[in-house]
Amino acid sequence: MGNLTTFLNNFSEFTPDAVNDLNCCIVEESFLKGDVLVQKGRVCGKLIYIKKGLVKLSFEGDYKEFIMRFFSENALSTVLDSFLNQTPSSYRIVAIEPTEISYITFYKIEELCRKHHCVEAAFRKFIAHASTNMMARISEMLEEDGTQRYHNFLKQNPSLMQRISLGDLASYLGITQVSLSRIRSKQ
Amino acid sequence: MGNLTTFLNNFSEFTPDAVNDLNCCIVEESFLKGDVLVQKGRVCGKLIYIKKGLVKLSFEGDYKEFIMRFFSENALSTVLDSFLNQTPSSYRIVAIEPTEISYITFYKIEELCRKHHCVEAAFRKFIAHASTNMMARISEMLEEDGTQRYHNFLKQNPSLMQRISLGDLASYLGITQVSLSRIRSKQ
DNA sequence: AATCGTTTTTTACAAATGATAAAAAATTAT
DNA sequence: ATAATTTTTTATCATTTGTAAAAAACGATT
Repeated sequence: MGNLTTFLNNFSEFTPDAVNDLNCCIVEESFLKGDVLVQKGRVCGKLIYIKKGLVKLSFEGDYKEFIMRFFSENALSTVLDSFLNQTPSSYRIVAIEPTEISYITFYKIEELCRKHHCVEAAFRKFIAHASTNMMARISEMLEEDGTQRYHNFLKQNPSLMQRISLGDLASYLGITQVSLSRIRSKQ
Repeated sequence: MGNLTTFLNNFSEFTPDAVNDLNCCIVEESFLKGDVLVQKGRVCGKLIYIKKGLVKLSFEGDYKEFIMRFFSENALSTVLDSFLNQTPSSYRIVAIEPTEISYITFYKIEELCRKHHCVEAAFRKFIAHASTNMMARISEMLEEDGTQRYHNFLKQNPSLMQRISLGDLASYLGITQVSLSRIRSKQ
């Protein structure tokens, strides 16, 4: 099982000092399926490393939920805009499996960024990485239809397929459950 | 007509020293309609302030172009992931009107971020702002259909409507030209 | 093993969207 | 001013997608 420090360390080589300081700031927490890690309307003050389990970043539409992204083992999850701006989140993060996380707060990260250049570099790479993901998601939504997006997801996240419900996957893909069931039945 | 420095200054109050240093780094450039500001495959090394004109951030699909976002007067434009990672861009920036810009390079920004805390704060707010925009775009693509997205765009960018061609707007909205023409004719 | 509740799949129908072609309008160049 | 090009509109048809409701499959609990 990985941890937050080694995950960030992959972005930028840490000094032993930085590793130490980081490890001291990390808090562990566990959630049951359905638990809310970050509430809508609250500032997302945490950078969340998923040790075990699966969560969704989502928001409530008029009648149904829409899912921005899933985060599973060994991923860093946060409501990026709320975290960076320290403003109330329009989105929420919900566990869809029993989930174990470790997190560090925005303020601790800021502190360590000021103290250790290597932490700042890693944090910036994380943001850059998240930007790449968001741009890729936008372009995929523009360029590809539901069927293609489904197959992309299948290729890129084969192991998640058995863990995500039809409804949640359809909500992520931006299509209806019925549509997704039709896509699946066509091979 | 605004400029890059005063634009960034809105994000975080600059010291006179920082204003000076920034102004020294700024380069001016002009483009004709159709000119490419940032090429696909090249690293986007510039943070581009649009003084006058209109550009599109786009990419080439198999048969047609898809538009991620428009940037007009008084906007900061860049290929965010390429800029932050300093990796080749999958996207390009093209002028769709005669356009005047001022820009600062990635390296100069980095230098000034190290030197002036206020510049670093402004730059971070810019990134946070861009994140908000990208998340909003993803959620809009999930939640709303072409008709609703058209009306949102109309409300948020009334002045751009006469300046963007039907094809470009359709490409941004993720629908066909014909569909957009139908939407327009329905009131 | 039987039941309840949930999730997934299927079906039928209606509405929206895309593809294509062609005409009309607007813009640009000569 | 005219021709050439581009952009926008209109129409038709095929396909896709959504809605609603029912059926089937799956899991948890008793």
